[in-house]
Order: sequence, then structure tokens, then C-alpha cells
Amino acid sequence: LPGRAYTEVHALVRKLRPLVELTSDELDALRSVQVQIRSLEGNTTFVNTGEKPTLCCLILSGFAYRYRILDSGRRQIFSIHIPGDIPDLQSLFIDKMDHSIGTLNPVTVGLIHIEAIRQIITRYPRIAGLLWRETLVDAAISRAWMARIGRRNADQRIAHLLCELFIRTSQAGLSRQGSVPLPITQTELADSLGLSGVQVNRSLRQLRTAKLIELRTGTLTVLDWDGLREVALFDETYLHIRAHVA
Amino acid sequence: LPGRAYTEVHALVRKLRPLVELTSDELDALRSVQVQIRSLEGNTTFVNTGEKPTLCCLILSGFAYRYRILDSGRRQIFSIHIPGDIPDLQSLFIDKMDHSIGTLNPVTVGLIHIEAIRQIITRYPRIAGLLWRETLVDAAISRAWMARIGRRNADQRIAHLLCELFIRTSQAGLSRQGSVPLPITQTELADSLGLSGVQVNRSLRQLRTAKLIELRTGTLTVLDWDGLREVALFDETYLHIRAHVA
DNA sequence: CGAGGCCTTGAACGTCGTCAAGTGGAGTGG
DNA sequence: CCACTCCACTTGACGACGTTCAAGGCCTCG
Repeated sequence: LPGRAYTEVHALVRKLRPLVELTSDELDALRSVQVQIRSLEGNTTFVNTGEKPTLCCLILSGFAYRYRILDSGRRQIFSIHIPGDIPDLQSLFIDKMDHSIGTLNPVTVGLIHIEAIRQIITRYPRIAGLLWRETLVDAAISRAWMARIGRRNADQRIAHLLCELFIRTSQAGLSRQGSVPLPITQTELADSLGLSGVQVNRSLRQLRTAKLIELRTGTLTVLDWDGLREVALFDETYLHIRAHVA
Repeated sequence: LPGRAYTEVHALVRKLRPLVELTSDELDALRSVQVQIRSLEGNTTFVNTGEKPTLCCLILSGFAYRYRILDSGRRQIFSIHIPGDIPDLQSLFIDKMDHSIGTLNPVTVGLIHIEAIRQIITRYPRIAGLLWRETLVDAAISRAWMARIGRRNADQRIAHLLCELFIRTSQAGLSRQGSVPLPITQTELADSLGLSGVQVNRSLRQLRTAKLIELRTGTLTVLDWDGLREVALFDETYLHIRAHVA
């Protein structure tokens, strides 16, 4: 696991900027943070349950996910992360990981020392607020995840998750003509949704034959957004998307 | 809905103190916050989806819960809150509620202006860190909630939730001889666990006849902690409990 | 050309949901 | 003090949705 290049935190700045107008002091502080770039293979766990991380990872490209293997041996996936996300920002204040983080496909991350972030948030309360907000939106997404698993049938669960991922990836600028990258297997979908792999397959077929979506070779194509949204009863309020400030 | 008494934020200070030694400046800041006490009846919603709150509530006594009614009409409960919790701390940085908050039984809350909290966290980064940490532990509990719903059968779900609530209420100093207050109906348990009320009833009977617990008149009694824990495959790491500093 | 993932599909089974009826306890009013 | 009401809890019967088991197909990569 190589990598040693130090660079600016462009991805992070690009994400925070629309929320608040950063002062030049704040920008300088963010840009002076040392970031170590690392390339990870697909289908690899790079943060383990029980660890006490000293680094945080900013996803620069690729998809990651948080999960935990229960004592029963079954896996639950808690969230899926796209470029611009910092899936383990919680390590700032919680020292022991209660879950693991892995990659869905090849991922490049920017590793940042937690201490460096701590210094910045101590000096720049507004940056602290922006990062805090990130963790709160993450929690809101978790609530939607719960409702999905708890109170929806198989078709609705899949449709709802696909709606969310389609919006989030589009928001991150990854969409092209109704298609977004989504390098996820049916087994991973199953472990996200509390279903069996077989059932995910059947429900996907439903959505496919209803001409709502296509999902092949790591790409999700939405053929009928309104139809998909209706199946899922999707309401994106919980994503707390703010219009980009010009 | 009366109430106008202003008082100190004892409950909050008591909770934060074990985590970090607060300076006298920090303590003074916390104690100077104006808190409006309000009494709420049981089974009442006091924060609604879609609102933009200007106040945060610190629970002083009683039990509250976060939930959302889905478009299908079904309810999903996301979390249960006990005295010392601030269930809507997210309002600090997220302006529109994506869920509602209600009471399980009569509750007294301390209402605090969000602006007041914002001023404190801007000036006192360590207090900001403590509150931030609260929201992160809340997120960790949400993840356990997901795994419960997604990858456990009915008996395990109930046992696991009861384990969590028993520990948390005990931690808050509410236990007496193996019993803790738990004023929750079977319907509310069902909406927490993604089950039907009938199934909750059956599974509770299982746990009762196995001599693991009793749950009557708002009180949970754990008769066989190890047995309950074993059914649930419970591991409390995710609660991130820190030993109290003397 | 062979191996290993991942996807696909069928059949049988089981857990849990739905429907329905009845019990019990607390609070209310005659 | 005793009906009466309301609500939570309880239990049985039945059916559905989703799981499990098993087998086969497809694609990619070595």
C-alpha cells in the first residue's frame, strides 16, 4: 500500500465552499493541510472495527462503504460513500471504530492527520461547523436508511436506495446522460437493505422489466425517474442539499 | 404549554464533565445559558417534520423518541432518548427537521436557544467538541439500530434493543435493583424494530417465559442479564461509554 | 480452455404480517 | 360503588413475502 505525495485538499474545499463563503485565512488553513494520497484496490477493507485511527480519509475517487460483520456472521452495510465524503470523520472525537470501512471499487483517498483537523477546527469555528454539519447530514442519511430497512418491502427498498445514490452521485458531478457510476454487487445491495441476494435479484428484475432502471457493469441508468421515485415514495429532504451559492 | 423559569443547565454539565475537565470559564459559560423549563404530556409530538427550530431541548426527565411517518402511513422510530440527551442538537447546523420528536411519557425539557449554543461553541472549542461527540455517539447508536433491523430476527431485535436501553438508562443513574424505567408500548417497540405489534407481543412472551426479563407498567426488569445478552449477541462497544473520571 | 465471480431462476420452506376476536386494567361518569 | 369506555395487551388462524437451497448461465481473466 504505497503513496507519499502531499497535495492540497481540493476535493474538500470544493465541497465546503458552496455552504459558506470562506475567508482567505480559512482557505489558506485548509490548503496548508498535508494530505497523503493513497490508492486502494476494490473490495478491500482499509479501516477495521476496533482500531483507533490517527488518520481520516477523504475520498478522491471511487466508492467506499461502512459495514460491520455481526456475531452471527451476517453483514450489515451502513452507508455508501462517494468522492468528496469523509466516511470516518467521527474519528475526530470517537477513538475506537465500531465498524469497518471498505472499498467497492478501486479508490483513491487523501489521508489527513486527525491532529491537523483538530488544530484547524479549534482555530476556525466556521470550518468546524461545516465539518460538523457533514456528520449531521450523514446521520440524517442513516435515519432514511433505517426507515428503508424497517418499513418498506423489497422493491421499495431497492428503488429508494437507488434514488438516493443517483441524486448524491449527480450532486457530486458524476452523472452523464441519466447514468451514474455505481460499482456495487447484488450481494452488497442485499447487505445494505437487509435482504437476501436472491430477493435483490428478483426485485431488480422487477424494476428492469418495468423500464425504470438499468444496472450493469458498475453503471446505474435511470430510464424513468418519476416512475422510480413513485415506487420508492422517495422524498429527498433528508439529504439536506443546499443550492450552490454562485 | 406554560413555563418561564430560567435556571442552570445542571443536567448537561453533569453529562459533559466526566469526559473532559472543564475550566471555570467553560463552566461559567455553560451555567450562564438561559434555559426555559417546559413540561410536556406523554404521547405528544413537540417537534414536527419540516419545521425550522430556533430552540434545542435538553431532556431533564422522561423519555422521548425521534420518528417519521412515511408516505405509506407506516411509522419508523429512529431513536429513544433519556434524561441528559439533546435529541435535536442537529438543529445547530441543519435548518429543516427531517423527522419529528415526541414523548413516550410525561417529559420535562430545558429549552435552549440555538443561538446561545452557537455563541458558546464558537468561543469554547472544547465544549463544541463535547457536543459534537454527543452527535457522533448518536450516529453510532443509529448504526446499531440499522443492524438490528436489517440482520436480526424478531427475538434478537427485541433483546438487543432492551440491552441497549438497560445500559443507557443505568448509565444515566436511573436503575434500581435490576429495574429501569421504560415507558414504551408494544406498538412503539414494533415501530422501532420494523416488526408488527403482534410479533413484538409474541417475542416478548418468549423472553418472559425464558425468565430473561419482565416488562410491565413502564418498568423493565432484567432477570438474567447474561441470558438476555446471549440471545441478543449484544456488544456495547458502539455506545462508546467512557469510564467516569473521578 | 478452464476457473471463479457474479448473476439468474426454480422450488420448498419459514418467519413474520394481517385479520379477527377476546382479555384486562385504568379512568370516567352515573 | 358499579357499569362503561378506551386502550394496550394477548392469542389463534391463515396467508404472504422473503429466505434458503440448489442448479445452471454468463462474463472476465489467467
